[in-house]
Amino acid sequence: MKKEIPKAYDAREVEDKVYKIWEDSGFFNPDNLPCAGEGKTPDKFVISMPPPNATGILHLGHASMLAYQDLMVRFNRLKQKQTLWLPGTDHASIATQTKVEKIIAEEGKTKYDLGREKFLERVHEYVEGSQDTIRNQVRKMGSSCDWSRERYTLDEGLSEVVKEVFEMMYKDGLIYRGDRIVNWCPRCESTLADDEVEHQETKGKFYFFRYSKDFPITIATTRPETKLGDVAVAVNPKDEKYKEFVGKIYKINLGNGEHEIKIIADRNVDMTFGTGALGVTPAHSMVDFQMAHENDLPVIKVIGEDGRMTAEAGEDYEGLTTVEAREKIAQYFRDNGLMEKEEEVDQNLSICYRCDATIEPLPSLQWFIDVNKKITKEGNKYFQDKSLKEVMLQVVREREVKIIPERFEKAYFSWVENLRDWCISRQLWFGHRVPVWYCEDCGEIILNKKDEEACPKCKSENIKQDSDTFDTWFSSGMWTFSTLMDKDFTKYNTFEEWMKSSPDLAKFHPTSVMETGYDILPLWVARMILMTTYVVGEIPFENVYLHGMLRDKEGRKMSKSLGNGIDPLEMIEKYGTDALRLSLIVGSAPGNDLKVYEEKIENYRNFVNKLWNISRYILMSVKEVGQIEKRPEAKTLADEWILGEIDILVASVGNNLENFRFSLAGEDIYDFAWSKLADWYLEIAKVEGDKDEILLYALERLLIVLHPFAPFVTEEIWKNFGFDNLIMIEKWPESSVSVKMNIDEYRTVRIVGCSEEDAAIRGDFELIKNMITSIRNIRAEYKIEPVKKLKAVIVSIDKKDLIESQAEIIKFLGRIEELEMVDKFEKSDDMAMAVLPGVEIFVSLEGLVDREKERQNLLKEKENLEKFVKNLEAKLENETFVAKAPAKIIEQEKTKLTDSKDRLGKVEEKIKSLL
RNA sequence: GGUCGCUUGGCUCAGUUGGUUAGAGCAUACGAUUCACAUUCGUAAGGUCGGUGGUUCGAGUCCACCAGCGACCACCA
Repeated sequence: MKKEIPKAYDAREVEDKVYKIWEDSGFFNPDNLPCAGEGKTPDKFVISMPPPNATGILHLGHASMLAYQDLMVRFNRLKQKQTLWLPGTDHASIATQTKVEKIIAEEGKTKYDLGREKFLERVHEYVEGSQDTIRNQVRKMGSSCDWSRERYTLDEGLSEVVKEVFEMMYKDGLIYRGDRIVNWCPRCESTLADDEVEHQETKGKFYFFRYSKDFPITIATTRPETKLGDVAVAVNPKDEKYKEFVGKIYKINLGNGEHEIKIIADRNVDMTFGTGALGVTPAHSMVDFQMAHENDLPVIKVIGEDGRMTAEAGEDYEGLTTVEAREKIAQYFRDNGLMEKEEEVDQNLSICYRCDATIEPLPSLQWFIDVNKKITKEGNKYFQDKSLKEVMLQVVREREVKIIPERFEKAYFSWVENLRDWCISRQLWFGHRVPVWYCEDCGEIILNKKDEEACPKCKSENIKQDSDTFDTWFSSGMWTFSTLMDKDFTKYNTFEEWMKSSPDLAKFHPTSVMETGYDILPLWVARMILMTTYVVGEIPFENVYLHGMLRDKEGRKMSKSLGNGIDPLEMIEKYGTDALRLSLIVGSAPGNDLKVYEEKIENYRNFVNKLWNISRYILMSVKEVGQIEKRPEAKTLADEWILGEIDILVASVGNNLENFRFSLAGEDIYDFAWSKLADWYLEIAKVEGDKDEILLYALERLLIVLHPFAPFVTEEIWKNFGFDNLIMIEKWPESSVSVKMNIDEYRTVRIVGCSEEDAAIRGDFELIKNMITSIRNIRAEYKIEPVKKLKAVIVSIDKKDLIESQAEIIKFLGRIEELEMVDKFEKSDDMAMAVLPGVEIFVSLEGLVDREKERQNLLKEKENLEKFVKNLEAKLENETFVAKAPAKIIEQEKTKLTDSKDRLGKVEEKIKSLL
C-alpha cells in the first residue's frame, strides 16, 4: 500500500481536529460506550476531575494533573470499563473574590463602592470568562472528559446540595453557632480555617515588662498591644518562683481603665520560655481563650475586625493599627520604667494563604462543624455512634480508601487527629450564602427558608438572612457525589429521595481514583472523606493518587514572581500535547516533585515523531493494511523474539498502569518502540521481508498501549490505517498466555522471559544482536567507512546452526560481505577479534590492524573477565552460599562462570597470538 | 520541636517482596546523510549507588547512626 504521509508529524495540524472527532463521537460519555448496558455497571472506572479554580488560566500543574488522569481514564476505557471522567470548576470563593478585588482596585474602586450585588455581578462575569478559558485549555490537553456532565460548585444543583447538607448536619447536631476565637484576615475581612493559615518566619521583638511598678511578675510578649486585653497571668503550677502568687488578684491600668489581673496556674505554661509567666489575652489567642474559659475570666476585645484597636483598648489607642499601638504601648512601658528588656527573636507570623495579610485571632460568632461529636445515622454504615473524626481515621486505616504513596497516610492521620472544630462560615460575599435566617424580633433561627416570608414562631416579617457565606471547602468536600446527583432536583420532595433516585450516583459512586497534589491532602481530600461518608454513607473514592509539585531545572517552585514557570500552552504550540504529556508522566513518581524543562519536552517530541515514522514506514511498505486480530505465526527467530516482546510489553504496561506506576509503563513503551521495534526489528524486516502481518500486529498493539499516554498521534496514525473505529475505544490487547503478570512473577518475566522456550529465544536473539554490535564496534574502532563491506570468520560449535540460520541478518546489519563459519580458526594477523560466549568473531581488516591496539583491547577485556571469574569462583566456593542460596541463583551463577571462563580462554589465546 | 522525603556517571531521573558485570534520556567524543525518520543512525567514554557500622550466603535495595538538602505539621505567650 502506498499512501502519502507527511515525513514529520505536525501536532498543530492534527490535535484540534482529532479532539473534535473524539468529542463528536460521544464516547467521552460512558453511556455511549459499547460496554454500556442497562442497569448495573459491572466494571466501571470513575474520576472526578479536581475542579480547577475559576480564576485565571491553566498552569503546568493543571497540565500534569490532566495528563495523569487522562492516562488512567483512557487506559480503563481501553480495558472496556464503563469510564467516566467528570469535569468541572470550583468557585473558590476566597481566591476568586481576592482576584476580582484586585482587578477593581486597579479601577480605583473597592467592593463597597460597588455594593454586594454589583460586586457579585462582576465576579460572575469574571468567572464565566475564565471558565471558557479553562474548558478550552482542558481540551487542548486532550482530556477525554464527559463535557455533558460538567458541573460548577455554584450551579443550582450543587448549591441546593450545600443547603440540604447544612440542614442535615444542623439537625444531627453536628453544626453549631458559637462565639470562639477564629483566624481573622483583616484584609479579606473574613475568618479562615486553621489550615488556611500559613506561617512565615520573621524577625520580631520580645518585650519583657511589668503591668505596673508593684506587679510582682515580669511578663514577656511579642505583641504588647494585646496586653491591653489581658485579664490574667498564667504560670506553671510546678513553678516554685511563682507559687506564692497563684490565686492572687492585682489591679492594673494601662490607660484603658482599671482591670483585674488574676494569677492562675496552668500546666500548659512552659516554665523555661520567656519568664515562665504568660499574660493571658483571651480575645486574641486560642490558648488564652481556653484558659479564660476554664477560669471564668472575662474577654476583652482590643483589636477589631478591621485590624485596628477598638474602643475597649482605650482612647489613646482606639483606631490605631496594631503596629502603631505596639510601639505606643512599648514607649509607655519604657517611659514608666516598666520595661525590663527588649530582645530580637525569630517568630512565626501567621498569614493568610490567599493574600498574605497578618492573621489576627479574634473572638467571633461563627458556624462550626463539631468533629468530635458521636452520632448515629440510620442507614449509614459508618456512623454508628461515631464522630466525623473517627470515621475519617477508620476508612483510611482500614484501607477502604488507599492513599498512594502510602507514606502520606501518616500525614493524613496526624492532621485528622489534631483536627479541631471546623469553622465553615466566611465573611466573604462570593460563595454559598449560609441558608439561615434570623428573626429580628424573637431571635428565632430559620433554616432553608423556602417561600414563607414570616417567622414561623412570632409571624414577624422582620427576618434577615445570615450575611456570611460558606468555606469553599465545605462545598468542594461534596464534589464526588454532588456532581453525580440529578441536575433536576425540583422533581424530588426530600433530599433522601433525590439521592436515592439519582441514576449517576448509583452507577458511578464511589469514584475509583482521586488524583490530586499532596498539598491539598488535608485541605480537600480529608474533607471529601468527611462529607461523603457522612452524607452518602460511602467513601468518596477508592484510591487517592497524589502527584508531586512541579519544579524548574534548579528545583525551584514555579512561580510568577520568579518567571520560571513553563506555560503549557506555549509548549503545546511548540512541541505538541503528546510530547508535553509524556514529559510530565515519564520520570514522575507519586508524591515526588518533578523537574520539568524544555529539553525534556523536546525529547518526547522526538519520540512522537519517531513513532510517526515507524508507522509511516510500515504503512508504506505493507501490501495491504488490515486489522490483525490474532497473533501471527513466526517464521524466523526475529519474529519469535518481537512477538514475545509484544506480549511482555502489553502485560507489563497493563500491570504497571493498574498499579499506578505510570512512569515505568511509559519507559517500557519508549524502549520497545525505539530500541526494539525500530532499531532492530524493522531493520531485520528489511532483510527477511514478507512480514506484513507481524509489522501491522506489532504497530497496532504499540499504538493501543501508547494511546493513553499520547492520544493524539496514536489516533491520527490509526486514522491513517483507514480503520472505521477510533483507537480510543479499541480493546486493550491480550497478552499471550505464557506471560502471567502477577507481581510475584514480574521480575522473572522481565529478566529471562516467561517459559524456558521463550527464554531460549530471547537468549539466542541477544547473541545475534551482540554479534552484530561487536562487528560494528570493530568497524568504529578502526574507523572503517560504513559503506565498505568486510569479510568475517565465525568460530562456533554449539551455536553453529543458530548463526548459520541468522547469517543474512548478521551480514546486512554488520555490513559483512562474506561470512564464513568454521569449527576452528588459526590466528590471522590482519584480523580483529571479538569473543562472545560460545562464539569467536574475526573480522578481516586487510592490513588495517593495529596489533598493539588490538592487544591493549584484549588485555583490558582479559582483566575484566579475570576479575569477574574470580568473584564468581569465590562465590561458588563459599559453602554457605551453596547451602543457602536458591538453586535457581546457583544455576545462574554456574552458567555465567562457564561462559566467562570460555571467553577468557579465547581472549588469552588471542593475546598470545599477537605477541 | 515533630513528621516525612531526597542524596545513583556532568545534568535529569529509573531501579516494584535483597540475587543480570547497576539502567535510561540529555549533554560529551568519534563516525555516518539519496534507500521511514538529522525531530535521524552507528560506536564509545563516563558510576566503589552521600558517609560509617550492622543484618544476610548475597545490600543501591533491609536496620542503626551521621552529614547535606528539601517539604510539611505544630507552635512559645
